[in-house]
Amino acid sequence: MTAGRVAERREAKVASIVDAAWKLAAEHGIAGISLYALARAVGMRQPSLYEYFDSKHALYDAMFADGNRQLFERIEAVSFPRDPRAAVKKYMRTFLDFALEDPARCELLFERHVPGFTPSPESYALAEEILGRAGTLLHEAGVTSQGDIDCVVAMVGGLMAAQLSNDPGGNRWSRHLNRLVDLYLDDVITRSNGR
Amino acid sequence: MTAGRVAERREAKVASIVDAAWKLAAEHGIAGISLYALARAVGMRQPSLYEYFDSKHALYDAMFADGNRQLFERIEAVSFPRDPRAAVKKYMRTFLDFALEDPARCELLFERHVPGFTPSPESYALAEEILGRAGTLLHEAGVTSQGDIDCVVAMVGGLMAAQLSNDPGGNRWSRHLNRLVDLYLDDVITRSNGR
DNA sequence: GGATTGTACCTATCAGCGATAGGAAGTCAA
DNA sequence: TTGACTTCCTATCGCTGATAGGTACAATCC
Repeated sequence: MTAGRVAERREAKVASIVDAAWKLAAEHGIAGISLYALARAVGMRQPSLYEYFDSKHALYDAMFADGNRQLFERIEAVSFPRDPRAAVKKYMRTFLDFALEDPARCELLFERHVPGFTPSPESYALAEEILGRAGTLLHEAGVTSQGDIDCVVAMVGGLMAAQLSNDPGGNRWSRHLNRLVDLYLDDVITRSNGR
Repeated sequence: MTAGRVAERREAKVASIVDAAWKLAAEHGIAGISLYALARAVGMRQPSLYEYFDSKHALYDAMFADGNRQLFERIEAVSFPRDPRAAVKKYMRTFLDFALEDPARCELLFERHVPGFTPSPESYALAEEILGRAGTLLHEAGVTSQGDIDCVVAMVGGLMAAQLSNDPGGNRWSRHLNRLVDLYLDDVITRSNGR
């Protein structure tokens, strides 16, 4: 099953378009990407983009998958401590740092800033994989109930959203991450001992 | 300073347009409002709307102010317990219920789902008033540092966002509100006793 | 190696959007 | 009654995403 020169060239072109789209998104916001400007950025006319993406939403879907792949690779490159609680903290910190370093990417991946966009099941699978790893680490740290996992997810997401809307580039909210995780994990343990 | 029949009629018209806009927003999402459809809904042609709003963003600004006024009135109608902690919980519950009962309104007021929109200072003042009351109640409950107030705000916002994106209409996240508030307030007290 | 098929791009054009220009009625006040 | 203001209209603009149809080039097949 050789890739073929055609498919290879095509994939490279798709990747270069997605890269250019990220740059435009950083400049004008994720919803501010214009297909005209994007095409010009990669040396094309606007209709030629439809050779690579069936619609603008398909482009967003490719960016969604690409962003999650970036996060996945970032996580893969991190070595997590043995201690489950420390591992949870490092995982969440990795996630939060990644989310905060590119607002436009964050808007697409974790907030829902593109009006009609919903990721395709294939693209969403990677996101679920990443969320699943968080669940596994939390499980090892003693957080076994779905409700508790939900709470941690909501807390981290809340820190991310507040940080990004109210103090982008700063750490007014993100600095509380470790303490909040500790607080919640302690409570889970207390509750499990109590019964 | 009589209102004048003209100004009165005008205000009524503005209000009816904003009401129609909320209905369209509930149907097509906050970003899915079309000025053409909105004008038709109030028996006008699209350019006539510009008699009442200088731009679409001005309409969103009026809706933002209107939504915050709705929340303010909702809060005003609630009688809060003497006990500071119970008051905080009821305040947050009132807020969360309000936010979750209309996703489109929530998108405009608390998430940032309208690409280029930022509320005007005048409209934002009401939102700050509402946030300020939360701060006051938290203060009375022993939460005095800005960092701790930030954390509670982030947690409630996190629950809201997670609830709305992953289980709209349900209570998978919102049911944890009281417990999370208790958990955090207990921790604040513990910390203040420790030093 | 020439014919055939598919790839990759183009120009021209469409319908939808928010926004503006300019004009025609209707309403109000001197 | 007259003049100014209010309210709405039609026509049109520029921009957006999307489609139609055509052309040059590359890859593949006989």
